[in-house]
This record gives sequence, C-alpha cells and structure tokens, in this order.
Amino acid sequence: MLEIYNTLTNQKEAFKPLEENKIRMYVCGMTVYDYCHLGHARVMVAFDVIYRYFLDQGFEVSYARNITDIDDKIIQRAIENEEDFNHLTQRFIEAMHEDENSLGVLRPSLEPRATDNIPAIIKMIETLIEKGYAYQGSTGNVYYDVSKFEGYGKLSGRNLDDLRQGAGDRIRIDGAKDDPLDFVLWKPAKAGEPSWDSPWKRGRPGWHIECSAMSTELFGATFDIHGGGKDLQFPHHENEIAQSEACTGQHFANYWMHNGFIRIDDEKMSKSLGNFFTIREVLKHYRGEEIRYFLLTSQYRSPLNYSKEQLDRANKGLSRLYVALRGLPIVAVLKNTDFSARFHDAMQDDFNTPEALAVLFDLSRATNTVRQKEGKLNAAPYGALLKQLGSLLGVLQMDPDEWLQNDEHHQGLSRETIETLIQARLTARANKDWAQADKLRDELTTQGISLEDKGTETLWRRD
RNA sequence: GGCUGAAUGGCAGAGUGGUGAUGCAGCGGCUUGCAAAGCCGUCAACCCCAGUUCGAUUCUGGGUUCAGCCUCCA
Repeated sequence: MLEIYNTLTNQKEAFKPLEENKIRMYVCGMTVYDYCHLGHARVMVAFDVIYRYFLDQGFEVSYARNITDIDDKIIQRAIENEEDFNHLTQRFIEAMHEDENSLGVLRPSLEPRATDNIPAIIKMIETLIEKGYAYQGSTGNVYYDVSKFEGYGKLSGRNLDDLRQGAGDRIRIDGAKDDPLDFVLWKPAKAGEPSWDSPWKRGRPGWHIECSAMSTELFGATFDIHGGGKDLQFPHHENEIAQSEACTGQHFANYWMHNGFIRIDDEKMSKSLGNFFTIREVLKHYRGEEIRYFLLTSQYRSPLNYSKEQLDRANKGLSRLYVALRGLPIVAVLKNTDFSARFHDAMQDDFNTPEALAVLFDLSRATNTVRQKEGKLNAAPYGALLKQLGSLLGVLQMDPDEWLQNDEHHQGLSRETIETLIQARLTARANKDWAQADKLRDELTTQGISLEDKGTETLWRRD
C-alpha cells in the first residue's frame, strides 16, 4: 500500500486517488527570470521520481507543473536587460528544459503558463469578489480578504492572530489593504509594464492566483496531489487553498507534498542568500546522472547538504552499480525476487529513495556474486532487474562502458591513445615483460585511467 | 515571540521496542604476475536527563543544539 506524507495533516496517509487508476498532480514550478539552481533540480527530480513511480504502478497520471512567466522580478529583470519580457521568459524556459534533459527528468504532461490563462484568472477573481472574499483597494489593487476565509492557516499550522503577531513590523502596512495579511490578486500596471485588460484597472495577476486558477481549470475543484518546495507552504500554498476553496466551495487538493531544501554549509540555498549553484554550473564538473543520484541519496522531505564530496561519492556509487552491469548480455528480468519486493516497499513508504538505492546495491552484490560463481549468463537476469529498478529512479540507463569511460568531463588522453597503450601493454604482458606492462599502466594511471585485466582482455575506465 | 521539522558510526544517510541498513573511507583475507574491479570477513553509532517496559536508538515527558517558515524563494 502506497503511503504519502501529507503536509496538510502532518502524517503519512494511505494514498487513494479520487478516481481509481487516475492521478491528477499539480506541482509549483519555476518563475522564469534566471537559470535554475540545485533547489529547482530537487523539485524536478523529486516529483519526476514520483511521476515515474505512479506510471510504473499503472496509473494514468496528469502531471502539471506550471511556469510563472509574469511577475515583478521578471519585469524588473527585463528592464535591467533592456529585453522584451516575453523574450526573457522564453529564453529561460528553454534553458530550464535543457537542464531537465540533463538530469533525466521526464517532461510533465502539462506545463501551463500564467500568461496563457489570464481569462481563467480574471474569472476566478470575479467570483471571489462576488462571493465577498475579495475587494478592490483605494490604489486599484484587488485584494483577498483573509479574515473571510475560515480555514486560513490550516496548511501551515497557523491562525490569523499568530500571523498578525508574528508579522510584527515585517509586513508593511499598506493603506489600501483592510488587513496587512490580505494579499494581492490583481495589480494595476505602471506605464510600459506588461498588462492585460480586466474589469478593474489594466494590469497583471498576483502571484498566488495563477496556480489556483490553472489547477482548477485543468483538474477541477478537487484533485489528488499538490506539490512544491517546502518554502511554498506558506504563504503561497496557504493562499492557494484560500482562493480555490472560497471560489469553488469545495475541498482543494487532497494530498500536499513538500520537498526539503538543498543546503550549503547547513544553510538553505536560496537566491536571496546568494549561496546558490545553478544546475548548469554544476554540470560543468559533474554529469546529470551524478547530480540526480546525489538528490536521491536523501528522502525528498529531508534537507540535503550540497558539497563536492557528495557529488564525488555519487560518482563512485554509480560506478559501482554500472560495474555490476558491465558486459552482461541483455536478457529477461529476474522475476518475483525479494529485491523487487524490498524496492517497492521502500518506494511505497513515501518514496524512500535512499532505502531503494540500498536495495540496488544489494542487488548489484548479488549480480557480482552470481557472475563470479556461475558466469555472465546466469548473472544477466539480475543485471536486467537492476537496470529495470534503476529506471524507476531514472538512473542506470546508459551503456555501462560509455558511463565508466566518461567522455564528458575529461581533458586527458583520447580513447584512441588509451586503446593503443592498452594494446602495447597486452603485448608486454603476453611476453611477461612486467616492467614494461607496469610502466604503461602507470602512465595511464597518472592520466586518471584505471585498468582492469579480465583474462585476455583489459577493461578501462576514467576515475 | 508563534509554528514546523531534525539530532544515528570517520563522512553521507535509512530504519527498527530485543539479531543485517546501504554507500564512501579504514582494516584482514580470497582473487591477480603485481594491481584494479569484484567477493568474503571486520571495526564502528543511535544529543542529554527522567519515565513506561523483562528490554528503548526506536514510545512518553523535560532539556540542549541545529535548520526552516512567519518577507521574494523550489
């Protein structure tokens, strides 16, 4: 039975979709005014694994991950760059898709964009005004009146009094608002800013409303899963609930899933702290699959510290798994094993990927043992299972030799030179000229090439 | 101040009321011309103080420390 930790109730719950066999999942995606960093990579990969697992379990999955392509920061960045805002957002959407490809992330089934859904947004704001949940302030902004919504704070475990008290002087008292906690639904445009016609002033939507409008538009008033980074729990998701439930009068998402942060030196990685690494920066030194593996070494809700050492370990861990697969013929998968059972138990326990990876290592050991004792042919079904389970995590799908010989990041010897040196060494070995053979091997070792003698042939890999 | 969540071996990171995580690193062996890889074995942990229990790292209470949210953030 699949259990998911639900942030709404702060406990693991048995997962039951609204419609049998069908899952509707909405995840808050990127605001596209800059390159994605590792924090974004974590959301992408975490929900990608969840998506893959649901698909593997035979569900029909509608997975929507929105793109916020209009907001204050986008406008500001466009002005700084002297660039049309559509051009800016298009650039970073393309960059995002490149990053996703590098990480082996499947494209969500839907990628709704805020600017494509302005009519749905306006419609929802109108309904909120009609129902008395929203009002237009003196400056022309349309605000959501949090005091009208009874359940405000239920996702983040707060109440209005706590919030008002905790806010202190951090929240500016905007004269146009009835309550400092009210948030903006529609914002009038300044001259030259991107804007849309509306029943109010010409302007643009506030940040939270797009997700309410688009998820409701795509999935209806109630759907199965709503996800995103932990930092969106408040206020973004809290506000989404307020907007959607006030508008439709129905329960919004059933399961809320929030992934933990990436940290640098035990501190949250974030744009405001300036301590972030973009995905493409890290890709200069490590491969996408290494980054992906690194992200899977901790459960998605736990914090995860980024360091070079961790990425190096990811490389070693993956090498161990790929070594087990190396040279095995392609055959049918081993059936009904304890390994699959344990793997699925781990995944069904709120997507426990570290535990699932542990199973892959046990399985690789079994593969190696069988290979040593009974030969390649008998080991192959184990390898096939290893690769199949790996596919659920989005790893181990490359050709093992290609992975181990890693042509992506080296500045050393070419393949041709390596092969030539290996041939020369094989000749020396055949003549039992160990001094010459060792000299050639040392030469390769200093270039970061490890050799493995297997009978009459020699395998090599880059460290 | 309010609200969350954490504290596990040298490092990373799961999990459990009583024996195994797993990976990296270390140590011994098998294997190898010697290595590498692999296999076998091995070392080693559960923040502190009470309580519940035959037994607690795991449950309860208190404490300490850390991280996050309460302001844009994945």
